[in-house]
Amino acid sequence: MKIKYNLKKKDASSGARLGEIEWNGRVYETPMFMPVGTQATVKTLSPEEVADCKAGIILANTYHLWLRPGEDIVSQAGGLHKFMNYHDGPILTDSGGFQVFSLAKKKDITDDGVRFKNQYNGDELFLTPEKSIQIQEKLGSDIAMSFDECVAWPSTRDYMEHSVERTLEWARRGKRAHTSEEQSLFGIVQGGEYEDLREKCAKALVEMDFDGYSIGGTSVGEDKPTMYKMVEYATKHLPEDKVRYLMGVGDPIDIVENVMRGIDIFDCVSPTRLARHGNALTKYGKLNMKNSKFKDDFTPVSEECDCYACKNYTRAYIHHLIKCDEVFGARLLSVHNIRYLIHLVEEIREAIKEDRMQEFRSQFIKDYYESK
RNA sequence: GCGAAAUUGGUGAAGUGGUUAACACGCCAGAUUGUGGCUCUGGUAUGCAUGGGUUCGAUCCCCAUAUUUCGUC
Repeated sequence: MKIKYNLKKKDASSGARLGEIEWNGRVYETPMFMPVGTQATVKTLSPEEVADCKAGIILANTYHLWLRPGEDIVSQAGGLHKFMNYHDGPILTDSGGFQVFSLAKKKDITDDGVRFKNQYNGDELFLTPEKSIQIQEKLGSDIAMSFDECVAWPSTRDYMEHSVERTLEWARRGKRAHTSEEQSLFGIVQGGEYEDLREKCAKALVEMDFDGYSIGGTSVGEDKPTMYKMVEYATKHLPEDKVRYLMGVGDPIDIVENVMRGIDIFDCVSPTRLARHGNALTKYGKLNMKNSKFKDDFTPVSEECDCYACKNYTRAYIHHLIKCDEVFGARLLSVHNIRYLIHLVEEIREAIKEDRMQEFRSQFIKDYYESK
């Protein structure tokens, strides 16, 4: 089902926006964080646990679900919501553009599409903007993403110029191929760190009139100041009445900084990946739960956290589980880390309501980086 | 009692008369941003059972002692 975005308020001290997304008769506030459920599951968590973290939208992946189990199976199941039993919010599907960039070792990118190999069996695959949209429509997500070219950083201006043209043409083709009345479609702004290319890309996409806009080509190895510039270059040219989604960004400080640059939605694998590797996000910085100092620490991971893990288990126990490679440890930390990021955006929303984002940012940095 | 073999870090072990004692696990740290979950990167024996000897030089050869294992009366 399509989503609708309403801008409610702007922060007086920054570019931060408070808004809401309407879906299926329910309202989800922005800025928001979307947990990632690549293969139709937020790794190690049940849908109930995801909902308990107060997640709204979750993300699933076109590329992975195309290869396994195949979009037809998901379609036969009645769509992604039914297939994975997630009904607490919209589902967004990534287009596969980033996976081509990050997973395919050898790929042949042409203006027509991308030719690469199936990572599971070596079969030759060909993904095009039309194919990506077609898959996403069958998956039955609520938000589909345009198929884009995610370019490595740094890249030459020459390459980026041509790539932006290609991403725009792909966006056009995807939009033409998109027929679903039930699914929103977002365009993706590329252009690297080149201000005029970001501007050109953003303006051209807005001209095409998408349901929402996202910013891609970040979190590909660039430094933070560069990422923030990329975001500024793009958001400057996006319409106020449409939602903005910064793809793949989820370092806590990056969420704070980019909210202030006008971003409404974030997604990131980091809370769940960090969890599987034994790390916990807290107000006072990241904790490596594998560290031996936690072996007899019988306090919760975070005193101020209201998640299931923090309400019921100790650092010592989680340390033990992680050291023993018990999946329950990864699960508890996944719950905690997702809840941490969602709680962070809850606090951000409160700060925007009270026009104190600048102050919030200063305090956040102080707590996260300067304590302990 | 006699005979034989063995003894290398927290563990399993490789190895050589001559520069920094392999590797694995463990342990101690670090990394991780539109996710191939069980990954990656570092660090980790001042030392080769103990004491003596041979040698320019010994973890490696010899002797003694200790411990362990096996065999035998």
